[in-house]
Amino acid sequence: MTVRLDDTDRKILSQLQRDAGQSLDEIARQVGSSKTPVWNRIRKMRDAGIIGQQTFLLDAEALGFEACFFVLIRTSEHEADWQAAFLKALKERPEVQEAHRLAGDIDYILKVRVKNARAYDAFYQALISEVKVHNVTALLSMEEIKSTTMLPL
Amino acid sequence: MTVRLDDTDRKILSQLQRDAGQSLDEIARQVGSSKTPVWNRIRKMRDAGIIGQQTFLLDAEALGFEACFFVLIRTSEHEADWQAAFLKALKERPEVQEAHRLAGDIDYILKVRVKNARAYDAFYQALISEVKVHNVTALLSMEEIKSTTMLPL
DNA sequence: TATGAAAGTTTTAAATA
DNA sequence: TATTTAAAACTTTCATA
Repeated sequence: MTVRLDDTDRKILSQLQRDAGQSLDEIARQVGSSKTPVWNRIRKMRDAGIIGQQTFLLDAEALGFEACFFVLIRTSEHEADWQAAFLKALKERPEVQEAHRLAGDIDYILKVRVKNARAYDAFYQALISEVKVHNVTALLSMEEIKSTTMLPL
Repeated sequence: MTVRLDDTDRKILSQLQRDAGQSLDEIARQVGSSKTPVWNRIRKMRDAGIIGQQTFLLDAEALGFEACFFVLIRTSEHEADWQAAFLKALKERPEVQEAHRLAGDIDYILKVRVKNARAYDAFYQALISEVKVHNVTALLSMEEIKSTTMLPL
């Protein structure tokens, strides 16, 4: 499962992140190699799971997703059953774009993208009816200053 | 700049999000249309900026980015100059994957991905030396439960 | 919207360093 | 073992019906 990556691999990944629509020839040129070796490296990294989903990033605002909330959650429940139910709820809800379990005082943070504040409320009501949470704080985004999936390789 | 989208457009976007590597023929089949109309719709949506970057999502952990922090920032500065400098700093730093200006008590939230805690500290020191911030709280992610760029169209 | 054809791309296989 | 060459299958792109 673990693949050791060299400089060329990292350059390839960098190109794939930057523009997944480039041809192999172009990538090969950019990294100073040629088609087949690049193709073999890509396949290896794909098989190893280093390279994941190929996607187009869409403009959320233009598609009517005008509200984005960061939700801070504290819970008193720490049992396995509760946690399993909570995680399942998060994974099933498509509004939840990110969910992290945290160290410290706050237990979870979510990033939730919805059409409007009413849709957020519907999400919130559904969530707390499914699982018991102790304290929820919603931070409303006024402006997306930056949003990228790029890793600085 | 605004394009009205119909059901077929939304189905196409949905497919493009799900798998940007599919052929036009395949997308056409999935949305119940044929190559040319699908191609024309995609081009229109691309030109309108609804369809953005085509990318591969990479496995951050496998690539050694083992620490992810959500950073809550309060500032006493609300002048235009300060804000411009702050935004510039965020946009320039590749560790910052997300940055939002918030409504309410907390002014900004960042998502910061780094190799380790030391790299976070280096980021933090650099940031506060560049711009004055009143209060910073870092939330450390212990587990990425969910992470997606998909919008529920 | 459909057809089709030219140009370009991916993928595999064989040959070579 | 890794790279180059070669070639078949497939895809994109665009003109025309």
